[in-house]
Amino acid sequence: MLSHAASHIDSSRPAISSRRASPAQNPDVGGVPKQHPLIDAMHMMGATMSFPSETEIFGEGEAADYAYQVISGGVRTYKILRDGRRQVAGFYLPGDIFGLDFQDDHTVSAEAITDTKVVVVKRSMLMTLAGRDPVIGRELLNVTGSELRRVQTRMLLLLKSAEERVAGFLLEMAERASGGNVVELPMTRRDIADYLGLTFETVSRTLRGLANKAAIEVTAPRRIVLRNWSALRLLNA
Amino acid sequence: MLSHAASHIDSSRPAISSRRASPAQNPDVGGVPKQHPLIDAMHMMGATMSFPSETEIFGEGEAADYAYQVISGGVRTYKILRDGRRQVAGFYLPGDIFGLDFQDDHTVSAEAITDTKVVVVKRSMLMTLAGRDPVIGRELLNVTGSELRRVQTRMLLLLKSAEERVAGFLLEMAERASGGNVVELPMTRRDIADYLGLTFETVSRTLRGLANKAAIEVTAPRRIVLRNWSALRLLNA
DNA sequence: CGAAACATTGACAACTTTCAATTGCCGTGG
DNA sequence: CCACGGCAATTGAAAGTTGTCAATGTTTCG
Repeated sequence: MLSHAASHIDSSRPAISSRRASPAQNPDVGGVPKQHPLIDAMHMMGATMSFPSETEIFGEGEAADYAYQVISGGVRTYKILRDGRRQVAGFYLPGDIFGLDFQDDHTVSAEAITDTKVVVVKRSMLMTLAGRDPVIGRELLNVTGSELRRVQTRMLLLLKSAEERVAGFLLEMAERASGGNVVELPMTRRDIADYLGLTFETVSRTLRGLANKAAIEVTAPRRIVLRNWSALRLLNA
Repeated sequence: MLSHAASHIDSSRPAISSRRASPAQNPDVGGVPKQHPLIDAMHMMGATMSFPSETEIFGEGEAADYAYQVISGGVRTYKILRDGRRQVAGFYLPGDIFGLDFQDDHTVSAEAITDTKVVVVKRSMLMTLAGRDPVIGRELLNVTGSELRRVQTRMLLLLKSAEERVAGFLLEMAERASGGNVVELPMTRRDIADYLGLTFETVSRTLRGLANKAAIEVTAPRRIVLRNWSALRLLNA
């Protein structure tokens, strides 16, 4: 059994609002949801669990027995480096699948950023399913491929200047959360800094810099309005 | 048909010397090679092609119709940024599979670093095979998982200082090429710099610094001997 | 309302890049 | 065989960017 002291298993099965796990741009137009055997299977077989804000979902080095999908809230995965620095490996928003390490042990830790609901399913069961049903296997491959692309994109981001990194981060968040021009950040400046490999002071200064250029507007610390997408994309290229 | 002016299709089918594509630590002990359906399939169905040094294998934005495995030589994938900077996305050594983008178009360009032989196979055929044979599907998933881990490792590297990046790079190359303490670099300082997000001057200075600390020895510009692994690993965190 | 955490801002230090010059390596042709 | 030319690599000095340390302002939440 999972031993998450801070969590509890919900009896209800909330409908998922987004299906980001499959190739991103896939709006369910017309009200009739498309078939997503992998996600359907996860919801069929999995348990829904809740994690309060700032609680651990799994730790680095623990057995990677389960895979997760975010239902609501947000999750960050991270590593603590020997010198004490923290590297955020990724943020996961509703619809995203995480914990799918292809090793026996989790290579990162995972925490709820805010109060979060996830669906949990045995990884071995997913693998068995994938072995039986090529469609599910193919979907798993797609999910992994998406994750790979996302990591590669971020890797390329880390090669660039602070301004370019922050711009890229804002664009990524805007696309993933898709709230139009307004980006609601569920995470702190330090989270962002650890994600981008900067200090939180530099993140703060860079945001101000972008605001001074009229590329963005910081209406509240966690609420940023994108004013000039092309300027941001120029930095992204 | 592939339209690589600079390449030609070989009639011979050279035996592969390494099987890095499968979970890395998998030496074929006992002389009898293990079964690798994915690789076997690639060699069965694929054509062997040669690319002279510094020639393009595919370009960013081209249709991603083919997947490749390096037989001999070396390959780099990269992006050119609008401002002219080049970002090297990855190096591929014999045994490595590349071009497996999970999109319609290649997200990076690929070039032969030195004279290089590769096996080429239709990506759609791999996918069809994977749909029919869960074992191959599983292997594809493993290859992708390995790539994912490698990218994640490099991502962590990019957060660190120049010295730590260069040390990490040397360790990665030493492990992948596994020529004992001697690392033969097929790429230039500029390639390394573009891979690590540094300038070639910094790479050069850092190598000297490591040499001064007796951690390495630069016996020739492209030939580096690792003298003190634990010192390098300490930098690796 | 008040405390704690989060965020911003400034000054200075450290590291990396940029610009410039020099050295070393290697293949070609005399 | 050696000289030359071209590219890669090294090295130095100055400039720029980001990190560090410190102080202050702001939001959130009990």
